[in-house]
Amino acid sequence: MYKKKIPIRKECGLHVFKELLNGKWKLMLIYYISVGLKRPGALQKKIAVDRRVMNKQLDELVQHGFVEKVSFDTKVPKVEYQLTALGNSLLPLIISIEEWGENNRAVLETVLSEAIT
Amino acid sequence: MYKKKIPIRKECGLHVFKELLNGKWKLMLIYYISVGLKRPGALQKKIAVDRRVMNKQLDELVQHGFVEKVSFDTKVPKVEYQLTALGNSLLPLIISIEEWGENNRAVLETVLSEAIT
DNA sequence: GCAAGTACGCACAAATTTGTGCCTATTTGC
DNA sequence: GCAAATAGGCACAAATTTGTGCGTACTTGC
Repeated sequence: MYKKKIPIRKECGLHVFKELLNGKWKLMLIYYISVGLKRPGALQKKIAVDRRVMNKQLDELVQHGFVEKVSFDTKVPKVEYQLTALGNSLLPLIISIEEWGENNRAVLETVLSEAIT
Repeated sequence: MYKKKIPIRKECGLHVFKELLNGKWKLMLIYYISVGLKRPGALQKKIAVDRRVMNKQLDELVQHGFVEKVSFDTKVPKVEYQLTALGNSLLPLIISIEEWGENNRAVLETVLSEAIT
């Protein structure tokens, strides 16, 4: 993993959150795992991103204690992910964010289109 | 501003939120403005980051409609920021995130220290 | 006059995150 | 045998974000 050169800010909850959950797909992954998409294959179909990118995000979520990875040693290898208590504690937040986004979708999409950024 | 090469995902509220508020200092800026730190100087003392970095984040917040910038054309130039309705609509979310971070600070700090990331 | 405070800005460097090229191995189903 | 699905990996390229070097201009207070 990438070794940070700039010290991590921990002084407020916002930073702590951001530091751990900044990944482009992390919140989505947690959400989809929570609704029952436990298999890598299923998750990948949902979020439509390269397998290795998704894996990296999942690995970090595991390392950071939001998700557990269960490997079944069957003939055809099989993996399942499930949320830890910490991961579950994020769900209300994720849902709030998602709702905020949907409630303001009209305005926000306009902004996104206009912005040069 | 930076012209994106990878298309922006808008399909879910999480992405929309992330796209606009991903900046390292954005949520903090919105929060501090909401509690009355309207002047750039005051904000800068709080978040302790280079002026130009902060300005860039503020400019984007203005462009995206979360914050309004008011310039007073006095002899000594003066600037004040204030939240728009859209910016205000984020406050509950920001507070929830902040609380989540603080509530789980013990665990999360451990994770942050251990993680090589 | 001059330090300190206000504010603004370009261009570039550095850090960080995200994505891709190319490889390995096993089993199931045709 | 061979395609497709399972899962894993290294090394690097590309994209994106964050931070810095250096410069401008004005006003107030000593």
